Amino acid sequence: MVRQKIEIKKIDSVTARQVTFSKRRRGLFKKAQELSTLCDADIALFVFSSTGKLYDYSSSSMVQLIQRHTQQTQKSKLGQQPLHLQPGSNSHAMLSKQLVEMTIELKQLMGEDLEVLGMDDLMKLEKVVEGGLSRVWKTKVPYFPNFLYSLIMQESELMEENARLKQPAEQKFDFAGDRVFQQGNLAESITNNGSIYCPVGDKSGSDTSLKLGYVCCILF
Amino acid sequence: MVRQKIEIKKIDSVTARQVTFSKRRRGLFKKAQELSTLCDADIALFVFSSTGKLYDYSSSSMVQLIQRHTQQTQKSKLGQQPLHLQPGSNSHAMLSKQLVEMTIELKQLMGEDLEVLGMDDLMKLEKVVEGGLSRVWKTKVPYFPNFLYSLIMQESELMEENARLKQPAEQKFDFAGDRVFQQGNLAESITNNGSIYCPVGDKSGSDTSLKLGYVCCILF
DNA sequence: TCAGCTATGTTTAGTTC
DNA sequence: TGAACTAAACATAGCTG
Repeated sequence: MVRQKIEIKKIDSVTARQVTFSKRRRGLFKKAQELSTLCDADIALFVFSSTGKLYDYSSSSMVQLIQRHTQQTQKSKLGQQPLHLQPGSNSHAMLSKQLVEMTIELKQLMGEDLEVLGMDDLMKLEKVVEGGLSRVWKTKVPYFPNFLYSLIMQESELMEENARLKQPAEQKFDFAGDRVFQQGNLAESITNNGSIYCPVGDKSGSDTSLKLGYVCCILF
Repeated sequence: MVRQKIEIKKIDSVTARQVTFSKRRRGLFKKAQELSTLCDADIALFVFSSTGKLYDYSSSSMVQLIQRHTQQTQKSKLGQQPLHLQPGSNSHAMLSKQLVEMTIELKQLMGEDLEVLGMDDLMKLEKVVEGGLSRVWKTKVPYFPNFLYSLIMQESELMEENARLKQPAEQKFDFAGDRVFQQGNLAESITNNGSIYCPVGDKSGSDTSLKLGYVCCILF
């Protein structure tokens, strides 16, 4: 039979589509490889079939190429997609899609798969994670030793607390897994907006170097 | 002249290479587009010329495709079950359940709905979020100003960098959204395991109170 | 499904303008 | 440079086993 010029639109027949996909995919990868070799170019190519299967090629390290790409484009969708349960859209496909998207966000919040993100995205993500962490800390406050809890929560007790706390500085507060240090006078550190100044270093004037994880984690 | 079959190896002539690059690149992108249309596939393609210029194509959101790619490859490496759920293989109810659970986890990671958690859970959550944050920071490192990046990545340049940094301390390093402060001598702060001591406070001995977010966020 | 097989359509190397 | 041409090389649609 005479071969026809084909129109570029989605092939209706599923089997024909699969066959064409297989053939053209191979062709595409071959071309990519040839271009890379002939012209000394770095190429990354990935193809998801309509069933979700991934085929990829990269002339060198895929991760590196992705990073390079991300750095050059800085395109981002992070923060634009409100990823909360969308009521009403209950189709199986929608649920699946949401699940996948949520998985991506979940992983990023836990610090995985970050290499695809550019600086902008990382900054946004950092903000979100920091916010979360700060709220975790805040939630922990009621579990803290009483003196601090009341200090923060009950303004009326502030003066009294201060008096009690005006003592030699050492180990005045050190809780929550050694993450918070306070050397100096806590009372002097409470600001009028509720945040806490955290003077680090001692008053002896010596060069007190602390090995720090987080130095001050009290931000409300 | 009779066209010869060409050998697939780097083209010697620079001009010929550029011409071929231009022609074949267009061809490649066209093929990618056609494959995407004909077979309903998602395709991402990026090409760096030997001069470093980026050309890219993606049939849908590049970021999403990259994320999807990263997700799938990491999964196969880890040998985990793909979270990309096949239609039909999971019941609607299962999906819903997973989605709800994931939403809860997501919210908690972002610091919402924490009041139901006890101290134990909060500590666990804190660990996870801190881990994520630390990896976010780590991922940001390559974006940092060169002096710091090379300091960390290229041991051989360490001494030279140090010399440059031995200057009056003020504003010696302060980048990435004011999150990192370094007062003192950076050179003295590099430890042999790659972490950075962060002496805060100055050498005058005065009570220098810094209002701190995180003081030291460099943790490797 | 899958692997050949062509006849044709498409790409492109080498060239000219 | 770059666009346009042309014929060879290549890819592949539709078919067959």
